[in-house]
Amino acid sequence: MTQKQEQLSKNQQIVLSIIEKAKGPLKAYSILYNVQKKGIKAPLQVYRALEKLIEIGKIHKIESKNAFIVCKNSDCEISKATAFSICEKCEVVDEVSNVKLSNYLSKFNDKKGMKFKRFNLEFFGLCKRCKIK
Amino acid sequence: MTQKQEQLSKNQQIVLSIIEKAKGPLKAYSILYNVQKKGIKAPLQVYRALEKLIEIGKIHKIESKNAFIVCKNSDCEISKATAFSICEKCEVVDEVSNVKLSNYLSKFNDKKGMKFKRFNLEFFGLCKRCKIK
DNA sequence: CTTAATTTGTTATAATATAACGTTTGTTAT
DNA sequence: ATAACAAACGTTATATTATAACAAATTAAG
Repeated sequence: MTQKQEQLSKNQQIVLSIIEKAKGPLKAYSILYNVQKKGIKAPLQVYRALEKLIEIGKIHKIESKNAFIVCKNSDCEISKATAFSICEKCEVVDEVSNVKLSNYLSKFNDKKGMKFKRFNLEFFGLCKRCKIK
Repeated sequence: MTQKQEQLSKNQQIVLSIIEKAKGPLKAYSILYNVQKKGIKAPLQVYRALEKLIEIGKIHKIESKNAFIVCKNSDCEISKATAFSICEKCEVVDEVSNVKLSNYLSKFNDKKGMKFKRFNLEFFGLCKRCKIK
């Protein structure tokens, strides 16, 4: 049983645990307010933790919302191939885990000879609940 | 010959023309500096023009860069289905115009019964020139 | 014309993110 | 264990991106 598990630092753990507990994406400053009782005082401390957590695939950034969400794909080996669904009404965000989609996009090649290493896809629409209402 | 062409206001024209002339995506404040000689003085004037131009499909926002680029797809009837390639080294951005890709993603359906109206896809990698270097 | 809608101009401020610096902690190789 | 290095931390200041609020001017439609 190899020690493959990344060892998170204190601030990284604190920030991650807040994001894990959240029901949806959190904004950086909302995270900051939530962790001030735990000794994290400055934006930079949050942003540094976020950067690292993204790097190791524990969380993702929802670019269209400047918000951060925990990765649902078993610590996201595929953090270089992310897709999300975003409800335009209730703002609920879900990670789309679809192997076909992921394969299709990972293999996609540009006309201009560019080879892609990574992609991020954001779908927008109405979620099931909001469609009914 | 129907008057389908949207009539742009003065500020919208000014902002659009700057973005059209640019070789790549422009940031809002860079646009602002560029148009100050033309009488646009405040960020809001730029942001309002940008908002409208996006709405009518003349430009797109590159979310990962907070920058704005002119639409290359004949005034983008498909502005609800956008895809871009972004070079991580030289930062060059291109709009990916691929009918198959666009169809595939437009038809994509979530497991959770969400019907998508719109998507934005950003590919990252090295462009042809940067691969060689 | 006149009413409604859109666009404008302006000031202020909110929200998001990074620079720069020195210190502390953790890891690795001897 | 300790030297050398890398990573993480704390702190202050500041840069960058974006919106609120309000009144005036312009444009479109009946």
